Amino acid sequence: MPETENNKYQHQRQQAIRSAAAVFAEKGFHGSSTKDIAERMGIKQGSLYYYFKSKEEALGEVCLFGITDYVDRMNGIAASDQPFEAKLMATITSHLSSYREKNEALKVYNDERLYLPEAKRITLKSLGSGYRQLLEMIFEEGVQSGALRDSIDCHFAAQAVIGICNAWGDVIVRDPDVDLFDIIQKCTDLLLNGFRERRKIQRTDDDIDVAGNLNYQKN
Amino acid sequence: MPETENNKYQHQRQQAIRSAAAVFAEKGFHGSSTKDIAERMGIKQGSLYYYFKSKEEALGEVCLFGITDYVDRMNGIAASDQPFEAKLMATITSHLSSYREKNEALKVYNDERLYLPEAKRITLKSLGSGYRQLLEMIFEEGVQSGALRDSIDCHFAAQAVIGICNAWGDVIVRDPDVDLFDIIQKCTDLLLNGFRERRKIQRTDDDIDVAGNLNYQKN
DNA sequence: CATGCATTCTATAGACCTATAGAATTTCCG
DNA sequence: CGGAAATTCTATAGGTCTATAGAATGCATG
Repeated sequence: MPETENNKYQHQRQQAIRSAAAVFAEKGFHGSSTKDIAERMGIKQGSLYYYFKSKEEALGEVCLFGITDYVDRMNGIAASDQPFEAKLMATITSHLSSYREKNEALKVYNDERLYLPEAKRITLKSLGSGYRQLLEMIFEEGVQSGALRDSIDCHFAAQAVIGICNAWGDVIVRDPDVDLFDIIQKCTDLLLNGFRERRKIQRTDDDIDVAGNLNYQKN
Repeated sequence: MPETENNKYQHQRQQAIRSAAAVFAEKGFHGSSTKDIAERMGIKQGSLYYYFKSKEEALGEVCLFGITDYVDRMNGIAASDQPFEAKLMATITSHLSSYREKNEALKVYNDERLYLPEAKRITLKSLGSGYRQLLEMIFEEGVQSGALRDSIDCHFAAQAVIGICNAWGDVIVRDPDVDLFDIIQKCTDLLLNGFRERRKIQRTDDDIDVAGNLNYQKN
């Protein structure tokens, strides 16, 4: 470890975290060796311990890296002054975009974090459940503002959003040709309007149009 | 291996698969040792190789066990003569009930199957994607029968159902007090009707507004 | 009970893996 | 340039793991 504030050290450590993310994402925590990680960043196995006290510490850093600004962004969305629909869509966009940018680290966070020691896991958990709580709050606001049916269970709703996003996150990681924008629209549409045909049953024809084509513009 | 048709052998092998499922689910494939598995079924590490050629074979059997009658049931639902809503609810029920009964093996199938050798993975994949295709077909029928909006993307829809079910599957596994029936109802309701309030007429302007506040970039 | 098959055990080879110690090399800066 | 600090390397101790071989035990049946 360097004794002074140091630039190269920070940069190399970041590289180490990214390498670990890639390897863990591919082979899982226990399936990866420190040799794999070191080789991917072009150093020898032993040298990795200059940057991490242990393999476990590397996992912790990867998870943190995966989730950090993901939660920050969610804070921004929750605090912003937009109607419910916009917040929901922004959430989905943020979630899925994160998958594109940080797919490995996020996958590691989702799949491997349980192998962390208790203490670290709790720290991360508070971040993660902070995320879900923010989302839940957004739904509660949506109910209060009248945008959503008041019969909905906000906890369930938040979980459902995360579930759908994660399912598509996996698809996105595997197939880079999937159109992110298309998925975002469809997710939002599903969550707001459901799949059911309404013409015959319900009288509010307006909703059909809104449902059919959410009118979204790029900036 | 026994040379004749044998009862005890089959029974013990089944026990071995269940033990492996439990251990793999808890610690992941690479995190589990054959000693863990053997101990859980009350035999010694070496004896396990009487039932499996390798640890990998055990994983394959667990995955197969997890998914098998799950797919069978889906076949039944798809072939049955029910309206769309009933089929959807039956699917969700089947999916979530499977999580209750076979939570470990299903979790292993979802999380660890990629560690199988190519050949086995392909066999399983054809089963798994058979499942998704059946679900897709059900949605297509739903569109044709007029139960669903004809703008929906059936591939997307099937993926979304699976995503939601898996998210709740995890919750169900962790917390046995969750009311399965309640979740089933809420999932079905969400998928059919969405969360949006319908009495009030939604202004399309809201949806346009969304655009300004998103930082999505199309590449 | 004796024979043969089924099941489980013990012991171990051989591979691989983490983490550390200390040497070697590179980089920085006066 | 010269020395100090930073970075990487080599080598290895000590541990765990898979898979196999061969011995021991259980069990059914004639």
